[in-house]
Amino acid sequence: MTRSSSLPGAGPALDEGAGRGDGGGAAAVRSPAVPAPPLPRVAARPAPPERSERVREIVAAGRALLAAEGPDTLTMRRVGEVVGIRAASLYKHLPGKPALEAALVEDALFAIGDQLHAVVDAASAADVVTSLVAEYRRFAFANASLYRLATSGRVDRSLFVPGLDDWSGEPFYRATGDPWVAQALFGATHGLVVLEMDDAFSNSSDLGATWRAMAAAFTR
Amino acid sequence: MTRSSSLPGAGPALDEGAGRGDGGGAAAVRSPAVPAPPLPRVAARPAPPERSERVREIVAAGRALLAAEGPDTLTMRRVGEVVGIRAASLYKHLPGKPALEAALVEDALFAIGDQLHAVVDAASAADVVTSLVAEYRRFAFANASLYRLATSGRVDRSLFVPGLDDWSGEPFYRATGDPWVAQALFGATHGLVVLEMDDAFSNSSDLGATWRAMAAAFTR
DNA sequence: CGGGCAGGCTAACTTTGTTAGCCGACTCTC
DNA sequence: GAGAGTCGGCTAACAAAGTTAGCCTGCCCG
Repeated sequence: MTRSSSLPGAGPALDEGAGRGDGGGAAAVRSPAVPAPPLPRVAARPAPPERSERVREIVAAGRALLAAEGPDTLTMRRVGEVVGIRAASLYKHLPGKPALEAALVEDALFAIGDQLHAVVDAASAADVVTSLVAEYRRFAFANASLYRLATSGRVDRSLFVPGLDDWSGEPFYRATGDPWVAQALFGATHGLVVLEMDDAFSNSSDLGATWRAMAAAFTR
Repeated sequence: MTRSSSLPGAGPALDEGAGRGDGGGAAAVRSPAVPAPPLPRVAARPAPPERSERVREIVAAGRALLAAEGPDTLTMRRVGEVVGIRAASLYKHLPGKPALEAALVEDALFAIGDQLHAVVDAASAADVVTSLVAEYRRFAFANASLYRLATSGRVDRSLFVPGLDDWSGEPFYRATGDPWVAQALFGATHGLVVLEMDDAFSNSSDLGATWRAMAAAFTR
């Protein structure tokens, strides 16, 4: 709950800070409830991609820009400005803007994966789904522009380090115990986040109730 | 299943053609089930926005471009080309590209609203949710670029004719009978569509099972 | 000491949305 | 019927975006 990765200033909070999840033990069931306890971790956390110091600076600059001023200001010229070099020089380090965006999303997946795995580690069987979904929501809104970018459909996921998608999505499987329900829950959570961001729920209704309804639908 | 609004050629299929849903196709099961029947329509279908002939041509051209060649080709110059005038002349009819995008999304909301209301009209209590979700999914994939645009978060919904959001979302309320569950189901459906489009489910798993799991979660 | 390369720079190109200003044709009024 | 005005096209141009080409400087290594 403490880590804030949308710091306006700068600093690779997502990138570096997420080096290792708190790890702890796997599943720690507290309540002697009926539902099955969260499953242990299986998918291995992929090794973070190799990046030169400069590239890390560039990605950090992009993240800072995104967080501080929104998606429109994520331009090669602005990024170069933050790093202290000209936009053209960025191409000595990255093949282009799509690669920068992919790197940003890659970092975000590492960060949210760590957060969600940790939440599942700590949750009881009775409230895994609720906790997981709450953390997902919190993270998405704490990194709104990044989240938007990640789900814009323009990012080439093949640029990610292998296994990242699987690993970062695994918490949903661990929480539900069923691959299809996990995907459905993942989709539902994502969908609610996007709709909330879009302010598609024009009526100022109680969004907490909506989220509770969703969690309830997925809690056996 | 028959109407195709992503016709590569041109023609205002969504705009004009969707005045009335096909109504027929969906839901066939007539089981005497326990769950409450779908609620009646309440929200009024808003009056379509006033548009000059030229504006309708422009919007149709944009829709055709989007369907035929994807989002990247939706440029003012290309749209003008299809219409037969220069890009600059488009500004005699529309204030800018955002207005064109809003008009495209507006039409899409009318079209999907008609489809979904029709499906709910025809569905039995036992399969409303399944039918509704199936039709939503079908529509989204038949108009993928348009769907992407609509949910990109860049579209200014205040440009829509008033009441459109409420009316087009009402089928989810009619199907579930509860506003919060409706929003949750809406979000879940949307989320699954987006994830499926993004190919986020890398494992070639049975997506039908995922959709069934989702529908099951929201079927009392 | 000299070659190569890593990494900066300027200049420039292309494509995008958009604005300014011109002009022909149609319509409406006196 | 003649003038005025508007509608809707046009060309030219601009700014901002991503990107490429080509130059130059300094460092490292043989």
